[in-house]
Amino acid sequence: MSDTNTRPATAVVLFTMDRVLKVLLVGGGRWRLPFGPVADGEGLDACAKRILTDSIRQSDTYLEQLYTFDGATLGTGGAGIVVTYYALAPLDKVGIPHRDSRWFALTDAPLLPDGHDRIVACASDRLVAKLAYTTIAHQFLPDQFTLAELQAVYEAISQQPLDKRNFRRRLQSSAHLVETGGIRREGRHRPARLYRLRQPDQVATLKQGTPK
Amino acid sequence: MSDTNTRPATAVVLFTMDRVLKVLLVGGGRWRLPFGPVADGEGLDACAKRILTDSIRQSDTYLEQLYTFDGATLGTGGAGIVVTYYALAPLDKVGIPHRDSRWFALTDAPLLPDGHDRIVACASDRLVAKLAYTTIAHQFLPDQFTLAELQAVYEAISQQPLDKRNFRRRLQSSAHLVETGGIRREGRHRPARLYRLRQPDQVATLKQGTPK
DNA sequence: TAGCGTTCGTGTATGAGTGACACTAACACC
DNA sequence: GGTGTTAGTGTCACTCATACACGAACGCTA
Repeated sequence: MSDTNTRPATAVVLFTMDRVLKVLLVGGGRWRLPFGPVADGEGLDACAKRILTDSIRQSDTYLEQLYTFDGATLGTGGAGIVVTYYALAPLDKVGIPHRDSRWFALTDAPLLPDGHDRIVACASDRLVAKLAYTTIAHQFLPDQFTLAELQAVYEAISQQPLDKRNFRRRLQSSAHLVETGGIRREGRHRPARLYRLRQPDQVATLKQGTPK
Repeated sequence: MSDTNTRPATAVVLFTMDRVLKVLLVGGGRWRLPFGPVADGEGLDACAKRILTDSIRQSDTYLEQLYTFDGATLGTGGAGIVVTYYALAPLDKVGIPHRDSRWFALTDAPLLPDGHDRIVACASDRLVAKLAYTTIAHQFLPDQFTLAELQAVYEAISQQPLDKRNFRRRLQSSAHLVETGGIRREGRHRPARLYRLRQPDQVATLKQGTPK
């Protein structure tokens, strides 16, 4: 008989952006989220970070707590609680996944056991929501990026095409972007200007018009 | 030496609206949030509900998970994790608090131990944020209400005065309100029309214009 | 019953922001 | 120098947000 004294665990939904949104799954054959019990004396955030480095080499990613589930909700039959996190990393940072882990496009990930499907859906919803009022999209890009790259991230997450001129106008008037002065040549066409975040180390909340 | 095997607990921030936003604290003298360990085989939501009914008679309130803290973050010295919730109830529903619990205006609540201050602040932030894009404010009102009452709730939570006409226009065009046809006489002045939510049993999310 | 005090309920004009839309600029390559 | 490809730019129409003032409906009282 399982009781709530079971050691709590954390699960991490790690997203990256490779043309489309992808999620990291582990466990070859029986795919699931990176997952593990919290160690003695370990903080929750620290645990999530540890689990992350166990799957990819990089741990310096955006990491945020998502939701806490009990066994009954996840359908695992009443075992201990699971504190879930989601993490975002640019593709060039995550490198090659460890051992038996793999990237799956969100749209064609396999069915996951133990309610992990639900956790992924929850993380995906959060990501879409935060896209609209924070600078979270930049977590998928390197320090310097072009506006076309940024727009591609927005389009991939929101799953809808955006108007180029309106997108640029909105972002440029948000005061979060700074032109670096650098340009990127790529292919035989006009080079793109490079931008960076004014405050690269934080996910800023955009002032959303409080209706009066 | 405490380890993470310590039984998880839940804490609940219960708000009500009595002219101003108030929060329920327990423990006379050494005030803190309603709080307790999760029982064997008990779900997290169920635990939060149980803790709520232990402080007030009513358990049929809006209840939502807030965040999960570890002991180190709360400053309790590394004991088990705390899954926090917040709850909202109209004043006429909560009745007289049990035993040694009391309502405190959010602005003059005492200092709370064990990081409970932080939990209250977190809940308050969430509440303010959700005010803008959900129908959460209605959880503080009875089924039928006047627009003036609703406006008072919005003003109390957002802590800023709202223009009466703009407020009414916005709410009435949101398609969430239905005029009941009833009126309320109160004092020697023109009676107010009564409204109710179109879907009273759910907190609806308002479509927030996704910028394109 | 006429007047007063109080809250309820309503419209408009102005400015800001959003959405739709098409062409020139700059480069690499041939 | 011509071609192919992506980068970068402006305007107009419309919707939405904001600011703002007065008549309506009632209870009370003189």
